[in-house]
This record gives sequence, structure tokens and C-alpha cells, in this order.
Amino acid sequence: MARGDVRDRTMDDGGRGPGGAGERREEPVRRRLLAEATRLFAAKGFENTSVQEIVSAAGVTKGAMYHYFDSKDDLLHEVYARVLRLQTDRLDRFADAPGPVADRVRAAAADVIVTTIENLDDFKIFFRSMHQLAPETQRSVRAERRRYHERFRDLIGEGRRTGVFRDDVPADLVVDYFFGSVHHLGTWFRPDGALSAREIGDHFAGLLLASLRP
Amino acid sequence: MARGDVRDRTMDDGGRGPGGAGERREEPVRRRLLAEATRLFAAKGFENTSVQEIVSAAGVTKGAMYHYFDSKDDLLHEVYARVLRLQTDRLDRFADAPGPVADRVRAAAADVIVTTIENLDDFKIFFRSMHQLAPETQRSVRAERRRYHERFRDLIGEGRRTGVFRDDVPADLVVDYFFGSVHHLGTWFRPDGALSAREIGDHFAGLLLASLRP
Amino acid sequence: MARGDVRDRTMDDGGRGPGGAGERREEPVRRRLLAEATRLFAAKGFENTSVQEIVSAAGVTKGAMYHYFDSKDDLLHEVYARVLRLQTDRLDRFADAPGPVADRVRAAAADVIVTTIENLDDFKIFFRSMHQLAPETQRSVRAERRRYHERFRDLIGEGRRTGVFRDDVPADLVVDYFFGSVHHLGTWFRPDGALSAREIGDHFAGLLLASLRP
Amino acid sequence: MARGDVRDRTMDDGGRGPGGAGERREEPVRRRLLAEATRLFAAKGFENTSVQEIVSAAGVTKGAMYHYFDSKDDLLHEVYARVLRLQTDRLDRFADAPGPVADRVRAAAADVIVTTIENLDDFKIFFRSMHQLAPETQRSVRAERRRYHERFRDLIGEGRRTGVFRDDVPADLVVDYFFGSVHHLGTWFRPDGALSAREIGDHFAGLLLASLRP
DNA sequence: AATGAATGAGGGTTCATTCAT
DNA sequence: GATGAATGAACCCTCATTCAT
Repeated sequence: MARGDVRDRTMDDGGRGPGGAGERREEPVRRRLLAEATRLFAAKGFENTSVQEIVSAAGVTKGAMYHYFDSKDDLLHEVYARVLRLQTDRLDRFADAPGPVADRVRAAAADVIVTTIENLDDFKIFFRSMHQLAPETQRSVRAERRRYHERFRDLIGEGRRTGVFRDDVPADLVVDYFFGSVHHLGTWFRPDGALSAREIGDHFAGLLLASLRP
Repeated sequence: MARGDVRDRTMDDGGRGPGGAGERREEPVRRRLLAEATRLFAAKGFENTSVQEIVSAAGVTKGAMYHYFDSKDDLLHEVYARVLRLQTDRLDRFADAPGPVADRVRAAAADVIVTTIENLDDFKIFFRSMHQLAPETQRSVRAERRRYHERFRDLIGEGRRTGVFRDDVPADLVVDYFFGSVHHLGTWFRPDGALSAREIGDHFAGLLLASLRP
Repeated sequence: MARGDVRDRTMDDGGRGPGGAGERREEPVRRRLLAEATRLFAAKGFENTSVQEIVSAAGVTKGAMYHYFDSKDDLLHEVYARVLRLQTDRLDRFADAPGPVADRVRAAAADVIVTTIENLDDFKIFFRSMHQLAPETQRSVRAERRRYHERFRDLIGEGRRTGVFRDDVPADLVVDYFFGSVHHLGTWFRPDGALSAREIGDHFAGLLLASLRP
Repeated sequence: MARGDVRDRTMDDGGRGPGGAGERREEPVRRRLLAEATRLFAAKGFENTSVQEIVSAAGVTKGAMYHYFDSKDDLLHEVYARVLRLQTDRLDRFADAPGPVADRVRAAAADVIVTTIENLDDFKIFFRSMHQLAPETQRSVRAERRRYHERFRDLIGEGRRTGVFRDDVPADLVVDYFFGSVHHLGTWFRPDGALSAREIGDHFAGLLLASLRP
């Protein structure tokens, strides 16, 4: 397994300049491979993107890719890991913030929209290609996804218990209802559309909150 | 092109009642191929299903499949055509019914949920594999899909104009919001779950209507 | 063998009108199939022409073709048979005519050019696709072709013996030399070119005769 | 495209003498593939030769072939490129030599016969399979072929202008006449025949020159 | 750390031919 | 005489992956 020790440094180099002290190199090849793979998977789908295309786009050869990643599947898995981490981190932040639960739900809901749009390539892949992963990997991704949804559901549950939200619709169902809209963004959102990510987030969060009024 | 004259008979038997003179089976091979393809595409994804698997499941050889369909893509396209026809027909029925607009929106919204669940295999494929179609086919499917959404949007627009619905959220956006939930059904719905299709439809329609209150 | 009794009537119906006495029908389907096959083989090559294309062009179905012909190869063979018969007949006529041998060679040589151009589709196929025939068929075609060449060679031999032609070049070689030019016509001749078939025939015959001067 | 950098080394080893430092074999697999393909195409025709046969004969797998060549068509194209290069180079050499034009035409004519016989497999393919190439490739091959013919025609034109050759037959037509004999060699020449390549070349060149006498 | 030639299994598709009707 | 659904074998090609260098 050549990956365990480098995986976590994919997305940031901490702002350290190249002249920093004796830090290990930041693996620009690995990063480039992941970026090109993400772009191509989102544009053409996982199955329609060949390893050759990815390595050519990244300016390296196949051997280099297989040095950094176990397989093509592994590349896809990396995209998922990044997406899941990002969403979980942000939801935790909003859920654990102080303030009334309605405000926290609204903020979290708007944020997941904005975040999704800002990383639309990654999310497109996430929502479209999960069934391509190996069954085992799929299970682990699903489990983490479920934990994320449960966190959101519990937040809504808190609002129901405190009488802020209606309680005649199961909280689970509300989560499935709302996250459908999130998944769907990849299908219709265009950067040059009439509304900004922020505006869409506010509208969607507004619709959610309105539908939860007792 | 050996198909033009048989394609349209997939879903109906031309109105002839049972017992009519032209009793012989209506292309059972073609129907079986389409049924097995639908099942497999939904279960394993379009790209992970080989033509060999489809024809084996249908109990015929590849040549038979290529007698009825131009390509594997064509099989996928047939699923789409069926889905689009079904949805369009039903939406028209509900939109054109008499009664207050709020009732019509609620009924149409609930119905699309129920219909989607009742044909979940077809819809799973529809929502997950569109990007596999040939670009040209993709355009035509998208165009028809857009018309469908516009029909729904106009219904909501009618409610806005008559003051029944709020007008501070664009009707287009509401449609994208709600149909996200519809698309998402394929991801989480299980026939053995706690709620029936009808109940889910009612809940989702209820959430939509609540979020549209002025 | 469904063909033996109809084969010879492919090219002419003897000028008899359709109201002739009790003659058997002239098989328009068979004729149409052969005509379309010839056209398509010449245009796209034997291997690139499918049976489906041929029968579609002729406005019938596969079953009809297999009623009149044993196989796709058989269609090709028919083209050959027609060409061989035509060439042989005409060469015999010119060779057996009265007059000096030089005149007869010149006339036969010019005629084979004109005849080839007038039936260029058939000859293109002949010169290009012989190796597609079944080995046995190929042998018989080659044998007949050889007889044809020998007839021509003997004519030249006659001129050599009588001192009209040079005798320092083997007559066989002269035949191979000249018929190369005939075969080649299919490659470069265009009906809208500067020279007519007649003119080309005269020029080529002239070149041949000139090269044979003692 | 994995070929650009190796293609040109097919026929020579870069001028390095044996015993040089860079001793390792120059793409023996590629060379073997091309040699076997040439042999099989000439023997059985392009369309009747499967990729499997070629790679089996060369002792490798299909993947290896597709590493060196883009397609089966590409193999054919390589044969053409080699033939065209060879012919063009040799014609240039003879045309640009010093001496009377009649001598140069005779030498060039005899040489094209000898060269064709010495590479008969390649030329058989060339003259028989051109119509199998992709239309675009076909155009480029035809264009190069035309330039070659024009070079030869200009040589004859020179003889006409200087009164050495007759001028009552178009030079273009003479070229088509003579090269027909060249193309035809593949049909009848057998290595164990009575005449050597050299003898045939001399005879054919003699016939050509004789026919051009004023 | 990186190369790229080679593998080998499988993919979609074509097509001449047959045969029950 | 003619149909056209169905066969079955072959075909060209793709691709993730490996491994000697």
C-alpha cells in the first residue's frame, strides 16, 4: 500500500512556500493526477474516462499513476473521501454552533448548497458514480454518508422536540427530501445562470424552513 | 432499419382486446430483452452490464438483440422514451383537471412520486445514465425533459399569479428543488421500508405545498 | 441448385416485348439483384457490401435473394461469368475475321478496351475481387481467363511466325504487358475525361502495334 | 499516440553500423507485425486476414499490435507508405541522372519493374487494397501516387519536346498504359517462372520505348 | 520515482445464412 | 416465391494492469 502516508495532504499545502524548512515535497504529480481525474470523471463519466487519458492530461505516464494510486477505482475513492470529509466537517461546524436550532438548520442547509456548487465536479462524480466502486468500498462510503445524514436528521429532530418544526413528517424523510435537491444541483446548475450559489442556497434553505413550520 | 414497425408496440397491444383475432404474441423477444435490460441497468449500471448478460437473461443470442435494437445505447434510449411518455401523460392529466391550482399541484406532485416508485428501475436508469447516451440523443431527451419541467413550472406560476403561492422564489427554482427529491428516490427508497409509495407521495407533496404558502 | 436454368438470361431478353407468347417470365427480381450487386461491389468492394444492402437496393428481402442465388459468392461469380463470356465472344469474333493479322490484333485490342470501359463496373469487380471467390470457383475462373489469354497470344504468335511482328519478346509476355493496361482502366478512367473509350482504344492498340514492329 | 517516434525506423536502423553502442534491437515486434501483415494481406487479401491471424503469426497478442498501430487500417497504410517512398526515391534517382532522355526513361521503366517484383507482396497489396483505406487516407495516397505519375509523365514529355518520342499520343495516356503492366505483375508473375525480374524489366522497357518511337 | 511495452480478457457489433411460416 | 426473425461465429478494438528496466 503506497498511499496511506500521503493521502491526507491532497488538498492543501498549508500555505507553506517552497522555501520552507525541511518539509517533504507536496507530491505535485499526485495532486495533478487527482485534479485531472476529477475533471474528466465529471465531464465524461468514470467509465468513459481511460487511465491513459488521465495520465496524459496530467503529463505523466501510467507507471506514475500506479505508483501513487492502487487502481483507477482508487482515484474515484479519493474524490469521495475528499467530498465526505468536506461535508462532514462543515456540517459539524454549523450544527455545533450556538443559537436557535432553526437558524442552525437554515445555515447548514444553505451552506451545503453553496459548498456543493463550489465543488460541483466532485459532487457530480459522487452522486453519479457511487455504484462503480467495489462493493466493500461502496459500503464504507455509504456508511459514512449515512452518518452524515443522521447528523442532519438529529438537528431537525431537535427542532421537532422543541416545537420549532412540525412533527407530522418523519425527520428522515425530510432529510431525503432536502438532499435530493442537493444531489440534483449537478444536473441543472450552470455557473453563468441567473442566480449565484449563495442565492440558491438561501432560497433552498428558505423553502426547507417554510415546509417545516408547524 | 428493421425496427420502425415494431417499436411502438412495446407498451400496448394496439387496443385489441384479448380474444381478438390477431392473438399471436406481440414480439415477446423484444419485450423480454427490454425488461431484462432495464432490470440489469438498474441493478448494475449501464456500463457494467454487457450485451451478453442481457441476451443471456432474455434467453436469446446477440444477433436477436441487434435485430430489434440498433445498439446497446438504443436499449437505454427505449427505457427513456417509455419514462418520458409516462410522466408527460400523467402530468398532463393532472394539470388539466378541474379544481383549484393548489389541489392540482398537490395531486401532480404526489403522483409523480408514486409513479416514480412504481417504475423505480426505469427511473433509476433515467436519472443515473443520461450522460451515457449519444450526444444527439441526449439533447433530444433533455429537450423533452425540459418541456416536462416547464409544464410543471407553469402550473406553479399559475398559483403565484393568483396569489395562492408565494412569489419570492422563482418558479423554475422550485421545480428544480422538488424534482431533486424525485430523482433521489432511486437512491434511498426500499419497497420494504416503513412508508408506502402513497404515503411518501403525500408527505412530499405536503412539504412542497407548505413551502409555497405565501 | 436453383440457378442452372435461368442463368443465361441475365443480360438480354431478346427484344421480346412483355406481350410475347407463352415465354417464361424474365425474372426481373433476379436481374435487379444482379444489377444492384454489381453497382455496389464496384462502388464499395465486395467485402464492404452486405447482403442487406443489396436486397434493400433491389427492393426485396433476403429470402428472395437466397431463392435466386446460392450465396453472396454466387452473385460475384455471376458477374464474372458474364464478363468472361462477353470477352471471349468478342475476341473470337475479331480473331476469326478475315484480313491481315496485324489488323485483326489491332481491332481486337481496341475492342477489348472499349468493351471494358463500357462495362467498367463489371470489370472493376473482376480485376479486384477474384481472390474473394472460393478456391474451386477461382480455379475455374482462372482457367477460362487463361484460355482467353492464350487465344490472344496465339493471334500474336501468328504475326510473329509470318514476320509481321518482332519475335525477340515472348508472346506470353506481350499479352501480360498489354492486359495490364486493360485491367488498369478501372483505376483511372473517368467517363467525363478528355478522351472517349474509342479514342483510348485506338491509342492503346496503336501503342501495342508500334511496340510489336520488327 | 504511441507511434510517432518509432514509425520512421521501420526500414533502416538509423545508419548505425553493427557493433555500435546502441546495439539493442529496433522494435523487433513492430517489424515482425508489419512483415507478417504484409505477407498475409498479399496472400489472402486485407479483408480476409484477421488481426488475430497477424498477431499469432508474429507471436504476440492483440494488445501489442494496438500499441504500435492505431488500427488494422493503419497496418495497411504503413505498407503503402513504404511502397510510395521506395518508388518515389528510385524514380527521382533515375530521372535526375545524366544522359539522353530515352536512356533515362528506359532505365526508370526497367527499374520500376524490377523493384515491383522484388517487393511483390507490398505491391500486390498496394494495387489491390487501396479502396479499403479510409477515404481521407485514400485521398492522400492517391495524391502522392499522382505526383509519382506526373514525374514519369514529365520525363516522357521531355522526350516528346526534344523529338525523341512520338507526340501523337498524350503522355498521360502512355503513363496509364505502362503502369497498367506494372500493376498487373502481381497477378501473373511467379518467382519460378522462365524469366528473371531483370529480363522482364528489360522486355517491358523495350516494348515501351519501341511504342514511343516517332 | 518513473517508464512504456506487453498482456489477456472482454466489449460491442456485423453479417451471411437458415428455416418455420 | 418470398418473408424476416433468429442464429452463431467471427471480427476489430479497448483497457486496466503488470513488470522488466
